[in-house]
Amino acid sequence: MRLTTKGRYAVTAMLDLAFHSQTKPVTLTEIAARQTISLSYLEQLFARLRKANMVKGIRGPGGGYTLSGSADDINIADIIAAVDEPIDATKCGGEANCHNEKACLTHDLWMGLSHQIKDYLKGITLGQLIENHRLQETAKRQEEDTVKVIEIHRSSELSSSL
Amino acid sequence: MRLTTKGRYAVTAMLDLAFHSQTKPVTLTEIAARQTISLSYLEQLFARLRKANMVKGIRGPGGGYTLSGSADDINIADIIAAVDEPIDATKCGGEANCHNEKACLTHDLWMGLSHQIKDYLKGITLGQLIENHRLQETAKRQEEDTVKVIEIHRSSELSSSL
DNA sequence: AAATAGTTGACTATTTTAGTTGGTTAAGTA
DNA sequence: TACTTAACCAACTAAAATAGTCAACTATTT
Repeated sequence: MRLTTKGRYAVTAMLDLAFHSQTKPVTLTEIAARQTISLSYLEQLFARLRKANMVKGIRGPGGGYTLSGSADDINIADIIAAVDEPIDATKCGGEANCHNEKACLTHDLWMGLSHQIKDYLKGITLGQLIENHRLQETAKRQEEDTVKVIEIHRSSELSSSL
Repeated sequence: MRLTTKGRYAVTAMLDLAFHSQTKPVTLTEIAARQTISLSYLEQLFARLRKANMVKGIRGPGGGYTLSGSADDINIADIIAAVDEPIDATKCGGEANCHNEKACLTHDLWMGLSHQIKDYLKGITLGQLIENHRLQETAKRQEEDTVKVIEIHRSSELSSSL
């Protein structure tokens, strides 16, 4: 599981799509403008996302892209895996008994870690990220409201003390 | 938090070091041979690891590298952060109110995710990885032993049934 | 003094990332 | 039917990151 800017672009674009394609398809031109990613790079990324069956392309006027399924069913690991081709980090080609035992020991350790990370990202969906964000926003707004209430309270104290 | 082959090299090399520097310093030449990484590339990586105070270099014959501290105190996130310079993915430079609100929304979401991943990797130490591996090896060996016992049991059943 | 091994810096090749150009094809709309 | 929109496609280019090379120098041990 690699984690590069390419993957970030893909996840960002997918988040944008999840946000805006609720009512109608979203064009890549819109996403390109909002996320400041070049249109043609988005095209490349979405070609892969489409092949991975994560998005659906609708041609013609009023067309664009929508998610293939629910935002709750699309996880981060799959998005990243879809855009960057899986370069197998094995070196010993997955053979259980490559002659260089010591290399394979640490290689084994890395694979274990890599697997852990992948599982972790598999557990996070677009829907979850959006929901988390919404909750945080709400919490922040309530906090702000509380501050305002205190301020009002104070100003009323002040005015009453006049 | 980026996760590239460079980071993998660094983690792999550090794991190798944690394994072999128990008794004496380990030379980069040894690590290069075991992990099939070029010596000079390792030098570049270890220059950064040393600056980040994660390893100690000992010059002269019998010299090499050792971990600065315990393998239990060195986490994966720090190793990766040490080798790849932190390109800030913000674009809006961390300003809370960049005019492109929509871009910042998804940007915000990505940063949240990125933070989660970093925290996750901060929780994993070299010591843990090695210990995990040791346990799995033991478990595998015991499983093999169990299989053998069953086989012996079966063969004795077989012989007793004769 | 000689050998070992880290330290440093400049330089090069390869690969990946990101973007560009210039098309075609499918689907709506006038 | 002609026009427009926007997906789809492929070849090419520029820039950056990755990986490796080379050569000189310094500290330490034998």
